Amino acid sequence: MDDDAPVTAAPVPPSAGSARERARATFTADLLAAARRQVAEVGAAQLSLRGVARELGVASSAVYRYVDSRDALLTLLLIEAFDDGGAACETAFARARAAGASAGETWIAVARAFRAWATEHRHAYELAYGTPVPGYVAPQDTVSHATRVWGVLGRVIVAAAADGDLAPLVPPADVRGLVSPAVLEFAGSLADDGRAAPGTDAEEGVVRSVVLFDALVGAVSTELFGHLHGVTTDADRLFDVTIAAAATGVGLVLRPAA
Amino acid sequence: MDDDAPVTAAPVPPSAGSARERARATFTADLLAAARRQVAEVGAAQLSLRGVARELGVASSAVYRYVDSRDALLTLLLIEAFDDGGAACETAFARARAAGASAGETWIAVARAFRAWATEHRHAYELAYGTPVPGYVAPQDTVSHATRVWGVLGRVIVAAAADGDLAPLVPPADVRGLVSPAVLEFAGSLADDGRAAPGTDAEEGVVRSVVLFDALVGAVSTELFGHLHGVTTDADRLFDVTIAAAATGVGLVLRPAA
DNA sequence: TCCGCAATGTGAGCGGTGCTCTTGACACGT
DNA sequence: ACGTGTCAAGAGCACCGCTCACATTGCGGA
Repeated sequence: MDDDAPVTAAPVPPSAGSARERARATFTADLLAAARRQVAEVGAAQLSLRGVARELGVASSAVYRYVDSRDALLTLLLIEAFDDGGAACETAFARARAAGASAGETWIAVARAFRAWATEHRHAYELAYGTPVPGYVAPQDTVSHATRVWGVLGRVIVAAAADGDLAPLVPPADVRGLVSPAVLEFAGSLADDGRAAPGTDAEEGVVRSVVLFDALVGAVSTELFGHLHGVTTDADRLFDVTIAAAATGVGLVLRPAA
Repeated sequence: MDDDAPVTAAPVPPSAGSARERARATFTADLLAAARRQVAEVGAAQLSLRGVARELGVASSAVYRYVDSRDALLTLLLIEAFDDGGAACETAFARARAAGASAGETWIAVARAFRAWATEHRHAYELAYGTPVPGYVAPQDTVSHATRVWGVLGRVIVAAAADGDLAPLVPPADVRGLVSPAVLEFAGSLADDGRAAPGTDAEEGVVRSVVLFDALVGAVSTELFGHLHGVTTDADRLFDVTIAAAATGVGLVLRPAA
Protein backbone atom coordinates (compact mmCIF):
# COMPACT_ATOMS: atom_id res chain seq x y z
CA MET A 1 0.00 0.00 0.00
CA ASP A 2 2.80 2.35 0.85
CA ASP A 3 4.51 1.48 -2.34
CA ASP A 4 2.24 3.18 -4.86
CA ALA A 5 2.98 6.50 -3.24
CA PRO A 6 2.45 9.94 -4.79
CA VAL A 7 3.76 10.59 -8.17
CA THR A 8 7.39 11.43 -7.71
CA ALA A 9 8.04 9.59 -4.47
CA ALA A 10 10.42 6.81 -3.48
CA PRO A 11 13.25 6.97 -5.97
CA VAL A 12 15.25 4.09 -4.51
CA PRO A 13 13.29 2.11 -1.94
CA PRO A 14 15.39 -0.98 -1.20
CA SER A 15 17.10 -1.91 -4.44
CA ALA A 16 18.43 0.45 -7.01
CA GLY A 17 17.04 1.26 -10.41
CA SER A 18 13.74 2.42 -11.73
CA ALA A 19 10.48 0.77 -10.85
CA ARG A 20 10.65 -1.16 -14.08
CA GLU A 21 14.13 -2.42 -13.38
CA ARG A 22 13.12 -3.51 -9.93
CA ALA A 23 10.06 -5.28 -11.26
CA ARG A 24 12.24 -7.01 -13.79
CA ALA A 25 14.68 -8.11 -11.14
CA THR A 26 12.05 -9.53 -8.83
CA PHE A 27 10.22 -11.26 -11.66
CA THR A 28 13.47 -12.79 -12.87
CA ALA A 29 14.12 -14.01 -9.36
CA ASP A 30 10.65 -15.52 -9.16
CA LEU A 31 11.17 -17.15 -12.50
CA LEU A 32 14.42 -18.73 -11.41
CA ALA A 33 12.86 -19.91 -8.18
CA ALA A 34 9.98 -21.50 -10.02
CA ALA A 35 12.36 -23.16 -12.46
CA ARG A 36 14.46 -24.43 -9.58
CA ARG A 37 11.37 -25.85 -7.95
CA GLN A 38 10.27 -27.51 -11.13
CA VAL A 39 13.69 -29.03 -11.74
CA ALA A 40 13.65 -30.37 -8.19
CA GLU A 41 10.27 -31.94 -8.82
CA VAL A 42 10.44 -33.38 -12.28
CA GLY A 43 14.08 -33.15 -13.30
CA ALA A 44 15.99 -30.97 -15.69
CA ALA A 45 15.05 -32.81 -18.84
CA GLN A 46 11.38 -32.29 -18.05
CA LEU A 47 11.77 -28.61 -17.30
CA SER A 48 9.01 -26.85 -19.18
CA LEU A 49 8.87 -23.15 -19.87
CA ARG A 50 5.13 -23.38 -20.15
CA GLY A 51 5.09 -25.05 -16.77
CA VAL A 52 6.98 -22.30 -15.00
CA ALA A 53 4.84 -19.73 -16.82
CA ARG A 54 1.76 -21.49 -15.49
CA GLU A 55 3.20 -21.53 -12.01
CA LEU A 56 3.87 -17.80 -12.26
CA GLY A 57 0.39 -17.15 -13.60
CA VAL A 58 1.68 -15.62 -16.78
CA ALA A 59 1.49 -16.32 -20.48
CA SER A 60 4.12 -18.73 -21.72
CA SER A 61 5.38 -16.19 -24.20
CA ALA A 62 6.06 -13.69 -21.43
CA VAL A 63 8.85 -15.86 -20.11
CA TYR A 64 10.80 -15.23 -23.28
CA ARG A 65 11.07 -11.57 -22.27
CA TYR A 66 13.34 -12.65 -19.46
CA VAL A 67 15.16 -15.65 -20.76
CA ASP A 68 16.35 -16.35 -24.27
CA SER A 69 15.28 -19.95 -24.44
CA ARG A 70 14.80 -23.08 -22.42
CA ASP A 71 18.47 -23.84 -22.87
CA ALA A 72 19.46 -20.45 -21.51
CA LEU A 73 17.33 -21.10 -18.44
CA LEU A 74 19.00 -24.47 -18.11
CA THR A 75 22.38 -22.78 -18.25
CA LEU A 76 21.45 -20.51 -15.36
CA LEU A 77 20.38 -23.49 -13.30
CA LEU A 78 23.48 -25.40 -14.31
CA ILE A 79 25.72 -22.58 -13.13
CA GLU A 80 23.76 -22.46 -9.90
CA ALA A 81 24.25 -26.18 -9.45
CA PHE A 82 27.99 -26.01 -10.02
CA ASP A 83 28.28 -23.11 -7.63
CA ASP A 84 26.16 -24.81 -5.02
CA GLY A 85 28.11 -28.06 -5.11
CA GLY A 86 31.39 -26.22 -5.26
CA ALA A 87 30.46 -24.05 -2.30
CA ALA A 88 29.52 -27.12 -0.29
CA CYS A 89 32.96 -28.59 -0.93
CA GLU A 90 34.73 -25.32 -0.23
CA THR A 91 33.13 -24.78 3.14
CA ALA A 92 33.76 -28.39 4.10
CA PHE A 93 37.39 -27.95 3.14
CA ALA A 94 37.79 -24.69 5.02
CA ARG A 95 36.04 -26.02 8.09
CA ALA A 96 38.11 -29.19 8.19
CA ARG A 97 41.40 -27.40 7.73
CA ALA A 98 40.45 -24.79 10.31
CA ALA A 99 39.77 -27.62 12.73
CA GLY A 100 43.24 -28.95 12.12
CA ALA A 101 42.18 -31.97 10.12
CA SER A 102 44.78 -33.86 8.14
CA ALA A 103 44.58 -33.82 4.36
CA GLY A 104 43.09 -37.30 4.40
CA GLU A 105 40.40 -36.34 6.88
CA THR A 106 39.73 -33.24 4.85
CA TRP A 107 39.22 -35.32 1.73
CA ILE A 108 36.67 -37.44 3.52
CA ALA A 109 34.88 -34.38 4.84
CA VAL A 110 34.77 -32.84 1.38
CA ALA A 111 33.50 -36.04 -0.17
CA ARG A 112 30.79 -36.38 2.43
CA ALA A 113 29.72 -32.79 1.90
CA PHE A 114 29.57 -33.31 -1.85
CA ARG A 115 27.49 -36.44 -1.42
CA ALA A 116 25.18 -34.70 1.03
CA TRP A 117 24.66 -31.84 -1.39
CA ALA A 118 24.02 -34.26 -4.24
CA THR A 119 21.53 -36.23 -2.20
CA GLU A 120 19.64 -33.15 -1.12
CA HIS A 121 19.66 -31.62 -4.58
CA ARG A 122 19.36 -34.71 -6.65
CA HIS A 123 18.22 -33.02 -9.81
CA ALA A 124 20.79 -30.28 -9.57
CA TYR A 125 23.43 -33.00 -9.32
CA GLU A 126 21.96 -34.79 -12.30
CA LEU A 127 22.00 -31.57 -14.25
CA ALA A 128 25.62 -30.90 -13.43
CA TYR A 129 27.19 -34.35 -13.26
CA GLY A 130 24.75 -36.68 -14.95
CA THR A 131 24.08 -37.34 -18.58
CA PRO A 132 24.31 -34.12 -20.54
CA VAL A 133 20.86 -32.85 -21.42
CA PRO A 134 20.34 -34.04 -24.98
CA GLY A 135 20.86 -31.41 -27.61
CA TYR A 136 22.20 -29.02 -25.03
CA VAL A 137 25.83 -28.02 -24.91
CA ALA A 138 26.99 -26.10 -21.88
CA PRO A 139 28.33 -22.71 -22.91
CA GLN A 140 31.79 -21.55 -21.94
CA ASP A 141 30.45 -19.44 -19.08
CA THR A 142 29.83 -22.57 -17.06
CA VAL A 143 33.38 -23.89 -16.86
CA SER A 144 34.60 -21.34 -14.35
CA HIS A 145 31.85 -22.49 -12.02
CA ALA A 146 32.51 -26.13 -12.70
CA THR A 147 36.11 -25.76 -11.61
CA ARG A 148 35.31 -24.91 -8.01
CA VAL A 149 35.10 -28.56 -6.99
CA TRP A 150 38.29 -29.21 -8.89
CA GLY A 151 39.96 -26.46 -6.95
CA VAL A 152 39.04 -28.02 -3.65
CA LEU A 153 40.35 -31.43 -4.67
CA GLY A 154 43.54 -29.83 -5.89
CA ARG A 155 44.00 -28.07 -2.59
CA VAL A 156 43.49 -31.37 -0.79
CA ILE A 157 46.42 -32.78 -2.72
CA VAL A 158 48.49 -29.66 -2.16
CA ALA A 159 47.80 -29.83 1.55
CA ALA A 160 48.70 -33.50 1.65
CA ALA A 161 51.97 -32.81 -0.10
CA ALA A 162 52.75 -29.99 2.29
CA ASP A 163 51.95 -32.16 5.31
CA GLY A 164 53.94 -35.10 4.05
CA ASP A 165 50.82 -37.21 3.66
CA LEU A 166 51.33 -38.04 0.04
CA ALA A 167 52.84 -41.43 -0.64
CA PRO A 168 54.24 -42.29 -4.07
CA LEU A 169 51.83 -43.79 -6.52
CA VAL A 170 51.73 -47.58 -6.53
CA PRO A 171 52.50 -48.71 -9.12
CA PRO A 172 54.53 -45.69 -10.22
CA ALA A 173 52.78 -43.91 -13.09
CA ASP A 174 54.49 -41.98 -15.80
CA VAL A 175 52.36 -38.86 -15.97
CA ARG A 176 54.64 -36.72 -18.08
CA GLY A 177 52.69 -34.85 -20.71
CA LEU A 178 49.38 -36.14 -19.44
CA VAL A 179 47.98 -32.82 -18.28
CA SER A 180 47.10 -29.87 -20.49
CA PRO A 181 49.20 -26.75 -19.89
CA ALA A 182 46.19 -24.60 -19.00
CA VAL A 183 45.16 -27.02 -16.28
CA LEU A 184 48.71 -27.18 -14.97
CA GLU A 185 48.68 -23.44 -14.63
CA PHE A 186 45.39 -23.56 -12.78
CA ALA A 187 46.83 -26.18 -10.47
CA GLY A 188 49.86 -24.06 -9.80
CA SER A 189 47.68 -21.32 -8.38
CA LEU A 190 46.23 -23.50 -5.66
CA ALA A 191 48.99 -23.58 -3.06
CA ASP A 192 47.91 -21.32 -0.21
CA ASP A 193 51.38 -20.14 0.59
CA GLY A 194 52.12 -19.48 -3.03
CA ARG A 195 54.65 -22.25 -3.40
CA ALA A 196 54.18 -25.94 -3.90
CA ALA A 197 55.81 -28.30 -1.46
CA PRO A 198 59.31 -29.28 -2.48
CA GLY A 199 59.60 -32.43 -4.51
CA THR A 200 55.99 -32.22 -5.59
CA ASP A 201 55.25 -32.90 -9.19
CA ALA A 202 52.42 -30.64 -10.26
CA GLU A 203 51.43 -32.94 -13.08
CA GLU A 204 51.18 -35.90 -10.78
CA GLY A 205 49.13 -33.81 -8.40
CA VAL A 206 46.60 -33.03 -11.09
CA VAL A 207 46.36 -36.69 -11.99
CA ARG A 208 45.71 -37.53 -8.35
CA SER A 209 42.96 -34.91 -8.29
CA VAL A 210 41.39 -36.44 -11.35
CA VAL A 211 41.34 -39.84 -9.71
CA LEU A 212 39.71 -38.40 -6.62
CA PHE A 213 37.16 -36.57 -8.75
CA ASP A 214 36.35 -39.71 -10.72
CA ALA A 215 35.94 -41.70 -7.54
CA LEU A 216 33.72 -39.06 -6.01
CA VAL A 217 31.45 -38.69 -9.02
CA GLY A 218 31.45 -42.44 -9.51
CA ALA A 219 30.43 -43.19 -5.95
CA VAL A 220 27.71 -40.57 -5.88
CA SER A 221 26.39 -41.37 -9.35
CA THR A 222 26.16 -45.11 -8.88
CA GLU A 223 24.36 -44.60 -5.61
CA LEU A 224 22.00 -41.87 -6.80
CA PHE A 225 21.30 -43.50 -10.12
CA GLY A 226 20.26 -46.75 -8.49
CA HIS A 227 23.10 -49.07 -9.40
CA LEU A 228 23.75 -49.88 -5.75
CA HIS A 229 20.10 -50.53 -5.11
CA GLY A 230 19.75 -53.50 -2.82
CA VAL A 231 23.50 -54.03 -2.64
CA THR A 232 24.18 -52.53 0.74
CA THR A 233 22.38 -52.08 3.99
CA ASP A 234 24.33 -48.98 4.96
CA ALA A 235 25.02 -46.65 2.07
CA ASP A 236 26.71 -44.08 4.29
CA ARG A 237 29.34 -46.51 5.50
CA LEU A 238 29.84 -48.00 2.07
CA PHE A 239 30.47 -44.53 0.72
CA ASP A 240 33.05 -43.87 3.40
CA VAL A 241 34.87 -47.10 2.60
CA THR A 242 34.80 -46.29 -1.10
CA ILE A 243 36.14 -42.81 -0.55
CA ALA A 244 38.86 -44.12 1.73
CA ALA A 245 39.91 -46.64 -0.88
CA ALA A 246 40.17 -43.85 -3.42
CA ALA A 247 42.46 -41.95 -1.07
CA THR A 248 44.67 -44.97 -0.68
CA GLY A 249 44.72 -45.41 -4.42
CA VAL A 250 46.22 -41.97 -4.96
CA GLY A 251 48.66 -42.27 -2.06
CA LEU A 252 46.75 -39.94 0.22
CA VAL A 253 47.58 -41.21 3.69
CA LEU A 254 44.60 -41.34 6.00
CA ARG A 255 45.85 -40.40 9.42
CA PRO A 256 44.15 -38.63 12.29
CA ALA A 257 44.95 -34.97 12.87
CA ALA A 258 48.35 -34.30 14.38
CA MET B 1 9.95 -62.29 -54.19
CA ASP B 2 9.92 -65.89 -53.12
CA ASP B 3 8.27 -64.94 -49.89
CA ASP B 4 4.85 -63.92 -51.09
CA ALA B 5 4.24 -67.40 -52.42
CA PRO B 6 0.90 -68.85 -53.56
CA VAL B 7 -1.98 -68.94 -51.20
CA THR B 8 -1.49 -72.03 -49.12
CA ALA B 9 2.17 -72.61 -49.75
CA ALA B 10 5.20 -72.48 -47.51
CA PRO B 11 3.93 -73.44 -44.11
CA VAL B 12 7.24 -73.01 -42.32
CA PRO B 13 9.89 -71.53 -44.59
CA PRO B 14 12.82 -70.64 -42.36
CA SER B 15 11.34 -69.70 -39.00
CA ALA B 16 8.44 -71.30 -37.24
CA GLY B 17 4.91 -70.02 -36.76
CA SER B 18 2.25 -68.83 -39.09
CA ALA B 19 2.85 -66.20 -41.68
CA ARG B 20 1.34 -63.67 -39.33
CA GLU B 21 3.69 -64.59 -36.54
CA ARG B 22 6.66 -64.42 -38.82
CA ALA B 23 5.62 -61.03 -40.13
CA ARG B 24 5.19 -59.84 -36.61
CA ALA B 25 8.62 -61.11 -35.63
CA THR B 26 10.40 -59.50 -38.53
CA PHE B 27 8.59 -56.23 -38.06
CA THR B 28 9.45 -56.23 -34.37
CA ALA B 29 13.06 -56.83 -35.28
CA ASP B 30 13.01 -53.96 -37.74
CA LEU B 31 11.42 -51.76 -35.14
CA LEU B 32 14.11 -52.53 -32.61
CA ALA B 33 16.81 -51.94 -35.17
CA ALA B 34 15.35 -48.57 -36.06
CA ALA B 35 15.04 -47.62 -32.42
CA ARG B 36 18.62 -48.68 -31.80
CA ARG B 37 19.74 -46.57 -34.69
CA GLN B 38 17.80 -43.59 -33.48
CA VAL B 39 19.14 -43.91 -29.94
CA ALA B 40 22.66 -44.09 -31.32
CA GLU B 41 22.03 -40.94 -33.27
CA VAL B 42 20.07 -38.66 -30.98
CA GLY B 43 20.16 -40.34 -27.59
CA ALA B 44 17.65 -42.17 -25.48
CA ALA B 45 15.83 -39.15 -24.16
CA GLN B 46 15.16 -37.99 -27.71
CA LEU B 47 13.91 -41.35 -28.84
CA SER B 48 10.66 -40.66 -30.63
CA LEU B 49 8.11 -43.31 -31.48
CA ARG B 50 6.88 -41.14 -34.30
CA GLY B 51 10.43 -40.97 -35.54
CA VAL B 52 10.93 -44.70 -35.72
CA ALA B 53 7.48 -45.03 -37.31
CA ARG B 54 8.56 -42.53 -39.94
CA GLU B 55 11.78 -44.41 -40.51
CA LEU B 56 9.79 -47.61 -40.98
CA GLY B 57 7.34 -45.90 -43.30
CA VAL B 58 4.41 -46.68 -41.08
CA ALA B 59 1.81 -44.75 -39.12
CA SER B 60 2.87 -43.79 -35.64
CA SER B 61 -0.07 -45.61 -34.13
CA ALA B 62 1.01 -48.86 -35.75
CA VAL B 63 4.07 -49.02 -33.54
CA TYR B 64 1.85 -49.47 -30.53
CA ARG B 65 0.77 -52.83 -31.89
CA TYR B 66 4.27 -54.10 -31.23
CA VAL B 67 5.40 -52.21 -28.19
CA ASP B 68 3.37 -51.11 -25.20
CA SER B 69 4.78 -47.64 -24.88
CA ARG B 70 7.83 -45.54 -25.37
CA ASP B 71 9.03 -46.68 -21.97
CA ALA B 72 8.65 -50.33 -22.89
CA LEU B 73 10.77 -49.73 -25.96
CA LEU B 74 13.29 -48.02 -23.76
CA THR B 75 13.34 -51.04 -21.49
CA LEU B 76 14.17 -53.32 -24.39
CA LEU B 77 17.03 -51.07 -25.40
CA LEU B 78 18.18 -50.78 -21.80
CA ILE B 79 18.37 -54.55 -21.46
CA GLU B 80 20.30 -54.68 -24.70
CA ALA B 81 22.70 -52.07 -23.40
CA PHE B 82 23.35 -53.93 -20.16
CA ASP B 83 23.87 -57.16 -22.04
CA ASP B 84 26.17 -55.53 -24.52
CA GLY B 85 28.36 -53.89 -21.90
CA GLY B 86 28.33 -57.00 -19.76
CA ALA B 87 29.31 -59.17 -22.68
CA ALA B 88 32.20 -56.88 -23.51
CA CYS B 89 33.49 -57.24 -19.97
CA GLU B 90 32.94 -60.98 -19.92
CA THR B 91 34.87 -61.66 -23.09
CA ALA B 92 37.67 -59.38 -21.94
CA PHE B 93 37.82 -61.29 -18.67
CA ALA B 94 37.77 -64.69 -20.32
CA ARG B 95 40.37 -63.69 -22.87
CA ALA B 96 42.72 -62.24 -20.28
CA ARG B 97 42.44 -65.22 -17.96
CA ALA B 98 42.91 -67.63 -20.84
CA ALA B 99 46.09 -65.76 -21.74
CA GLY B 100 47.34 -66.29 -18.21
CA ALA B 101 46.94 -62.71 -17.11
CA SER B 102 47.11 -61.88 -13.43
CA ALA B 103 44.00 -60.64 -11.69
CA GLY B 104 45.34 -57.09 -11.82
CA GLU B 105 46.02 -57.27 -15.53
CA THR B 106 42.61 -58.79 -16.01
CA TRP B 107 41.00 -55.86 -14.19
CA ILE B 108 42.74 -53.44 -16.48
CA ALA B 109 41.68 -55.40 -19.55
CA VAL B 110 38.08 -55.48 -18.35
CA ALA B 111 38.07 -51.78 -17.59
CA ARG B 112 39.50 -50.95 -20.99
CA ALA B 113 36.91 -53.13 -22.67
CA PHE B 114 34.12 -51.45 -20.75
CA ARG B 115 35.41 -48.02 -21.66
CA ALA B 116 35.78 -49.01 -25.29
CA TRP B 117 32.22 -50.27 -25.37
CA ALA B 118 30.95 -47.11 -23.71
CA THR B 119 32.82 -44.91 -26.13
CA GLU B 120 31.56 -46.78 -29.14
CA HIS B 121 28.00 -46.91 -27.86
CA ARG B 122 27.81 -43.61 -26.10
CA HIS B 123 24.06 -43.41 -25.94
CA ALA B 124 23.64 -46.98 -24.84
CA TYR B 125 26.05 -46.24 -22.01
CA GLU B 126 24.12 -43.12 -21.10
CA LEU B 127 20.92 -45.09 -21.08
CA ALA B 128 22.35 -47.74 -18.80
CA TYR B 129 24.75 -45.84 -16.56
CA GLY B 130 23.80 -42.20 -16.92
CA THR B 131 21.02 -40.19 -15.41
CA PRO B 132 17.89 -42.28 -15.21
CA VAL B 133 15.43 -41.26 -17.87
CA PRO B 134 13.04 -38.95 -16.01
CA GLY B 135 9.74 -40.50 -15.11
CA TYR B 136 11.01 -43.89 -16.15
CA VAL B 137 11.76 -46.58 -13.61
CA ALA B 138 13.58 -49.63 -14.86
CA PRO B 139 11.43 -52.72 -14.34
CA GLN B 140 12.70 -55.70 -12.43
CA ASP B 141 13.50 -57.60 -15.64
CA THR B 142 16.53 -55.41 -16.18
CA VAL B 143 18.46 -56.24 -13.02
CA SER B 144 19.56 -59.69 -14.10
CA HIS B 145 21.14 -58.11 -17.15
CA ALA B 146 22.67 -55.30 -15.13
CA THR B 147 24.49 -57.77 -12.91
CA ARG B 148 26.68 -59.15 -15.66
CA VAL B 149 29.29 -56.45 -15.19
CA TRP B 150 29.10 -56.96 -11.44
CA GLY B 151 29.75 -60.64 -11.95
CA VAL B 152 32.93 -59.95 -13.87
CA LEU B 153 34.24 -57.57 -11.23
CA GLY B 154 33.43 -60.08 -8.56
CA ARG B 155 35.32 -62.76 -10.43
CA VAL B 156 38.29 -60.44 -10.71
CA ILE B 157 38.37 -60.17 -6.93
CA VAL B 158 37.87 -63.91 -6.52
CA ALA B 159 40.73 -64.58 -8.92
CA ALA B 160 42.96 -62.14 -7.10
CA ALA B 161 42.22 -63.81 -3.80
CA ALA B 162 42.94 -67.21 -5.28
CA ASP B 163 46.22 -66.00 -6.77
CA GLY B 164 47.31 -64.27 -3.60
CA ASP B 165 47.12 -60.87 -5.26
CA LEU B 166 44.77 -59.33 -2.75
CA ALA B 167 46.44 -57.15 -0.12
CA PRO B 168 44.54 -56.11 2.99
CA LEU B 169 42.59 -52.91 2.76
CA VAL B 170 44.49 -49.81 3.86
CA PRO B 171 43.21 -48.50 6.14
CA PRO B 172 41.44 -51.60 7.38
CA ALA B 173 37.70 -51.27 6.88
CA ASP B 174 35.05 -52.83 9.04
CA VAL B 175 32.68 -54.19 6.43
CA ARG B 176 30.61 -56.41 8.68
CA GLY B 177 26.94 -56.10 7.89
CA LEU B 178 27.57 -53.78 4.97
CA VAL B 179 26.39 -56.07 2.21
CA SER B 180 22.84 -57.30 1.71
CA PRO B 181 22.39 -61.07 2.10
CA ALA B 182 21.06 -61.54 -1.42
CA VAL B 183 24.15 -59.92 -2.88
CA LEU B 184 26.39 -61.99 -0.65
CA GLU B 185 24.74 -65.10 -2.01
CA PHE B 186 25.28 -63.88 -5.55
CA ALA B 187 28.92 -63.24 -4.75
CA GLY B 188 29.31 -66.70 -3.31
CA SER B 189 28.37 -68.23 -6.63
CA LEU B 190 31.23 -66.60 -8.51
CA ALA B 191 34.20 -68.76 -7.59
CA ASP B 192 35.02 -70.89 -10.62
CA ASP B 193 36.11 -73.89 -8.65
CA GLY B 194 33.11 -73.64 -6.44
CA ARG B 195 35.00 -72.62 -3.33
CA ALA B 196 36.33 -69.25 -2.29
CA ALA B 197 39.99 -68.96 -1.49
CA PRO B 198 40.79 -69.66 2.14
CA GLY B 199 40.81 -66.66 4.40
CA THR B 200 38.72 -64.62 2.01
CA ASP B 201 35.96 -62.57 3.48
CA ALA B 202 33.06 -62.60 1.05
CA GLU B 203 31.68 -59.36 2.40
CA GLU B 204 34.95 -57.58 1.94
CA GLY B 205 35.16 -58.97 -1.57
CA VAL B 206 31.83 -57.46 -2.48
CA VAL B 207 32.90 -54.12 -1.08
CA ARG B 208 36.03 -54.25 -3.19
CA SER B 209 33.91 -54.97 -6.23
CA VAL B 210 31.74 -51.99 -5.46
CA VAL B 211 34.77 -49.75 -5.27
CA LEU B 212 36.01 -51.04 -8.60
CA PHE B 213 32.58 -50.55 -10.13
CA ASP B 214 32.36 -47.00 -8.82
CA ALA B 215 35.79 -46.18 -10.12
CA LEU B 216 34.97 -47.65 -13.52
CA VAL B 217 31.68 -45.85 -13.93
CA GLY B 218 33.19 -42.69 -12.51
CA ALA B 219 36.11 -42.68 -14.89
CA VAL B 220 33.99 -43.42 -17.93
CA SER B 221 31.21 -41.02 -16.99
CA THR B 222 33.42 -38.04 -16.25
CA GLU B 223 35.24 -38.57 -19.51
CA LEU B 224 32.16 -39.18 -21.65
CA PHE B 225 30.10 -36.46 -20.02
CA GLY B 226 32.74 -33.85 -20.67
CA HIS B 227 34.08 -33.14 -17.21
CA LEU B 228 37.60 -33.97 -18.29
CA HIS B 229 37.32 -31.79 -21.35
CA GLY B 230 40.56 -29.95 -21.86
CA VAL B 231 42.14 -31.48 -18.80
CA THR B 232 44.29 -34.10 -20.41
CA THR B 233 46.13 -34.56 -23.63
CA ASP B 234 45.93 -38.33 -23.53
CA ALA B 235 42.64 -39.66 -22.24
CA ASP B 236 43.65 -43.27 -22.80
CA ARG B 237 46.66 -43.04 -20.55
CA LEU B 238 44.83 -41.03 -17.93
CA PHE B 239 42.17 -43.72 -17.84
CA ASP B 240 44.78 -46.39 -17.33
CA VAL B 241 46.35 -44.49 -14.45
CA THR B 242 42.94 -43.94 -12.88
CA ILE B 243 42.03 -47.59 -13.16
CA ALA B 244 45.38 -48.64 -11.74
CA ALA B 245 44.88 -46.32 -8.78
CA ALA B 246 41.51 -47.90 -8.15
CA ALA B 247 43.13 -51.32 -8.10
CA THR B 248 45.68 -50.16 -5.58
CA GLY B 249 42.89 -48.66 -3.49
CA VAL B 250 41.19 -52.01 -3.11
CA GLY B 251 44.40 -53.92 -2.53
CA LEU B 252 44.47 -55.52 -5.93
CA VAL B 253 48.15 -56.02 -6.65
CA LEU B 254 49.16 -55.13 -10.17
CA ARG B 255 51.80 -57.57 -11.21
CA PRO B 256 52.71 -59.03 -14.58
CA ALA B 257 51.55 -62.55 -15.36
CA ALA B 258 53.50 -65.30 -13.62
C1' DT C 1 3.24 18.77 -19.32
C1' DC C 2 2.79 15.88 -22.89
C1' DC C 3 4.41 12.78 -26.47
C1' DG C 4 6.93 9.05 -28.38
C1' DC C 5 9.47 5.08 -27.57
C1' DA C 6 10.77 0.99 -25.49
C1' DA C 7 9.67 -2.52 -22.43
C1' DT C 8 6.11 -5.64 -21.24
C1' DG C 9 2.10 -9.09 -21.23
C1' DT C 10 -1.25 -11.50 -24.24
C1' DG C 11 -3.09 -14.90 -27.20
C1' DA C 12 -3.08 -17.08 -31.45
C1' DG C 13 -0.48 -20.07 -34.10
C1' DC C 14 3.24 -23.41 -36.10
C1' DG C 15 5.26 -27.72 -35.90
C1' DG C 16 6.62 -31.14 -32.88
C1' DT C 17 5.81 -34.88 -29.16
C1' DG C 18 3.36 -39.38 -26.75
C1' DC C 19 -0.69 -41.68 -26.65
C1' DT C 20 -5.83 -43.18 -27.44
C1' DC C 21 -9.63 -44.59 -30.01
C1' DT C 22 -12.53 -45.48 -33.93
C1' DT C 23 -12.76 -47.17 -38.47
C1' DG C 24 -12.16 -49.97 -42.16
C1' DA C 25 -9.40 -53.55 -44.63
C1' DC C 26 -7.10 -57.74 -44.74
C1' DA C 27 -5.64 -62.57 -43.72
C1' DC C 28 -6.31 -66.64 -41.20
C1' DG C 29 -8.63 -70.91 -39.58
C1' DT C 30 -12.53 -73.40 -39.85
C1' DA D 1 -16.99 -69.10 -47.96
C1' DC D 2 -17.35 -66.98 -44.05
C1' DG D 3 -16.89 -65.23 -39.39
C1' DT D 4 -13.10 -63.75 -36.50
C1' DG D 5 -9.47 -61.41 -35.10
C1' DT D 6 -5.35 -58.86 -36.26
C1' DC D 7 -3.71 -54.94 -38.38
C1' DA D 8 -2.63 -50.03 -40.27
C1' DA D 9 -4.53 -45.67 -40.61
C1' DG D 10 -5.98 -41.28 -39.19
C1' DA D 11 -8.27 -38.09 -36.36
C1' DG D 12 -7.89 -36.18 -32.00
C1' DC D 13 -6.18 -34.80 -27.16
C1' DA D 14 -2.96 -32.57 -24.33
C1' DC D 15 1.42 -31.21 -23.99
C1' DC D 16 5.98 -29.04 -25.61
C1' DG D 17 9.37 -24.82 -27.50
C1' DC D 18 9.09 -20.91 -29.86
C1' DT D 19 7.40 -16.71 -32.87
C1' DC D 20 4.74 -12.89 -33.90
C1' DA D 21 1.30 -9.17 -34.18
C1' DC D 22 -1.01 -6.69 -31.03
C1' DA D 23 -2.51 -3.88 -26.82
C1' DT D 24 -0.88 -1.71 -22.77
C1' DT D 25 1.98 0.74 -19.83
C1' DG D 26 5.72 3.01 -17.73
C1' DC D 27 9.72 5.92 -18.67
C1' DG D 28 12.57 9.79 -20.34
C1' DG D 29 13.16 13.75 -23.18
C1' DA D 30 11.25 17.92 -25.45
